[in-house]
Amino acid sequence: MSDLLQGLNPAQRRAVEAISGPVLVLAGPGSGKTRVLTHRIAHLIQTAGVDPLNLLAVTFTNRAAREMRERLSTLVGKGVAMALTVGTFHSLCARFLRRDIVYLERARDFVIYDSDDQERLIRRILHDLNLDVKQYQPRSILSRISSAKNELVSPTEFIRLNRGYRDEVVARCYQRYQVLLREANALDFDDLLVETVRLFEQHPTVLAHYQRRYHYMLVDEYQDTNRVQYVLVKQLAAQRRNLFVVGDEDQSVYGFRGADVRNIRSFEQDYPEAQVILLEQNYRSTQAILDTAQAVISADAGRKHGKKLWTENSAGLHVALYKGYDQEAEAAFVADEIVHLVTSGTFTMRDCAVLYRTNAQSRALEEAFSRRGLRYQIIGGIRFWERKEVKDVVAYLRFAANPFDSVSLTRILNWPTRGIGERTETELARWAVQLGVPLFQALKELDNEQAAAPFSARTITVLRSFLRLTEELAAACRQLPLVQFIAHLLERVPVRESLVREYKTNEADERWRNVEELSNVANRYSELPLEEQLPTFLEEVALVADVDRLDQTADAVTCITLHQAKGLEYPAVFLVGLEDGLVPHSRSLDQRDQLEEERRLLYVGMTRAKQRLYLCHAGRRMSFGHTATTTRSRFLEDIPPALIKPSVRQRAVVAVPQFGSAGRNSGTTTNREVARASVVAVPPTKPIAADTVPARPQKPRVVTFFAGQRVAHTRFGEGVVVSSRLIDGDEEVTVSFTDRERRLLAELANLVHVEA
DNA sequence: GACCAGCCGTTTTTT
DNA sequence: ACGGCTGGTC
Repeated sequence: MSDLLQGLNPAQRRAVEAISGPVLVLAGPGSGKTRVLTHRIAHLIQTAGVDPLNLLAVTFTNRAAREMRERLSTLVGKGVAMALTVGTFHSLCARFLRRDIVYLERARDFVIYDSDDQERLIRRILHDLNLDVKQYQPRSILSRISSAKNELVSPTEFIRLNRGYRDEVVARCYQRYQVLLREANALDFDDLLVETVRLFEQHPTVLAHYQRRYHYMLVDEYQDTNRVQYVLVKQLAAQRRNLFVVGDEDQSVYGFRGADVRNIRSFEQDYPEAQVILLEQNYRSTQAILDTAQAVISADAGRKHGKKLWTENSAGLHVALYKGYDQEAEAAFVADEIVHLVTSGTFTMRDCAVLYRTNAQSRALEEAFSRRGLRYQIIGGIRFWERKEVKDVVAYLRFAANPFDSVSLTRILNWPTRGIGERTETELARWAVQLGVPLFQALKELDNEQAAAPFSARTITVLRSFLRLTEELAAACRQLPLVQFIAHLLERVPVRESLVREYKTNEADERWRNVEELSNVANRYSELPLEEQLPTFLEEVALVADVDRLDQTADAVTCITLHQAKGLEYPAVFLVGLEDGLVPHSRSLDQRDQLEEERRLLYVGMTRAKQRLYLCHAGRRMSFGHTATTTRSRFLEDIPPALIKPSVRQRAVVAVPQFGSAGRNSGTTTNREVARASVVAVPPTKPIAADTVPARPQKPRVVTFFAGQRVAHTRFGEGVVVSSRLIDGDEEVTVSFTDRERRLLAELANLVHVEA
């Protein structure tokens, strides 16, 4: 049992051994926190004699949950590891709700709506409310609804809080949205958490059951919890207070989805008896990488208590800085450098990762890699489950499992096309509203001869035959194992024919392969009892993240967003697109908190690297079909030049060695490409003393904008100043633009006074 | 209802 | 630059 503590430093040991009570572990990147979490669980089981059934662990991704289970299997045995409850907040809540939801009719078979389903629902609502979809973008309404839910604000409360006409529209949508979700027996992502909190609030016996069951609760990446998750943790840990949270405020990068660093910052107030453990030793990166990352994060103005990371690792090579002529040169550099790293025998392809801010950036890389025959895997982008053909087939499965699911019903109503057009769909929807029943119920009324269905005889025939099909499928899905049911479905519904009709041969083939892949995934559920196969499958479809599908054993370069890279590590890391507008992203430029989050994102990216780190940017970049010159990321200016070394590696001029056969164009490098190669070494823009971070310029102490002034912003156009105030020496101006009010930082937003 | 041409928005990040 | 959508026509 003592081998669990072997090789741990004193701080890690204290974290592992802390038996009871609240514990806050502030852990820097590469400090072995995953190891600490796993070993602590093993320690609780083996040394403290805690039954694994009494342990609840919350991870950030399902992949992390799976890895924790695997590590635990080797430490304490597979059976024990399987007994542990571990998962993401979302999957755990889904599980709790399936078991215990007691106040919603039919609730146990609820489906989970993803963002695409949510958007369809909002569109329908806007349509019903006679509102223009262009003017009120469904995405923006959904994001308002989502933040309301994350703050546990109900539609009723939202209406009470409402400010201005726009929020009134959101409020009406929110209210109707919830009604329709319940009618469809569906929960969206946020509902999974919100409904669990409500379940616990309204049914103390249910909460008490979980409080009794889970003696110890552990939460990873606590800095990324939002309000609902915070409340949930509080509820579950209220009795025994054996709450162990691990996090790092420097790695908080999910503010946009409601994550609130205050949760981790106020842990000691919430649990005054808490033990606080700092893990500052880094085991992952070389000194050079760590120093460079520290230079970037130290300049974060909003940091509460900065950790002083240190490492016993060797100094390693300088962090490399590369400037490409454009994004293609940048991608070419990355590809050639990877070829170099691999051929020189230092690294394998699976050791290399390319990290970027937006998924769209993966395209240039993809081209550069496939041209050289480099194997790569791109995580994210167009997700498997979001492909239209996959979603369409899944819609049949969801509808068979839950006929109240109106979104799925409208999705399959005329797919494959069967002569039910938009006209008929609108009529059907209107009729359902008139009868006050879900869509499916209205459809069923067609069998009732007395009902005055507002359709032509021909339409009624078509609808009835669709109704027969769905009834038949609903019956079959209860009798057949999932894989057989899918086969049956594909027999009854001419999916392949439809794909062939809709797309060109190649594309139709590829889409059909995706549909077949669906059956392969379904096969994983064959072991489960028949009635659990379909629901479990559908839940995975909704909750499994892209990064969960990452294959770390594949001999291929990984291309991934900075966000998804959190928690991962690679011997060689390339950060691309380090330009103002990407990192920090242009949407984050105007607000201090968002800007700081971008800085932390860069920090997260840099600290993924174990041995080699490349910081890349391009002098010109094409976006939206236009090429524009760029400025390198302002965050790079915070790195003392002595720490980074411009990389001047020339592109391979001779034949490039071939690596397997990824992509279509795996082949030779042409002369044209070599001619285009352009390597520019960038001198540091301003001299900075090597060992100090530059002092920030003195902030203004007075406001320079006043209510009523007309101002112009490069992106938002003209607006009127509502108010202006100083926050920490920053002037925050609230401006009413034509679309909405925005809070901007005067220093950053580049506001220009305009004559009235 | 199917088909085609031109148009428009896309790119923040995700469970 | 590209794919998806709209609105026109058959």
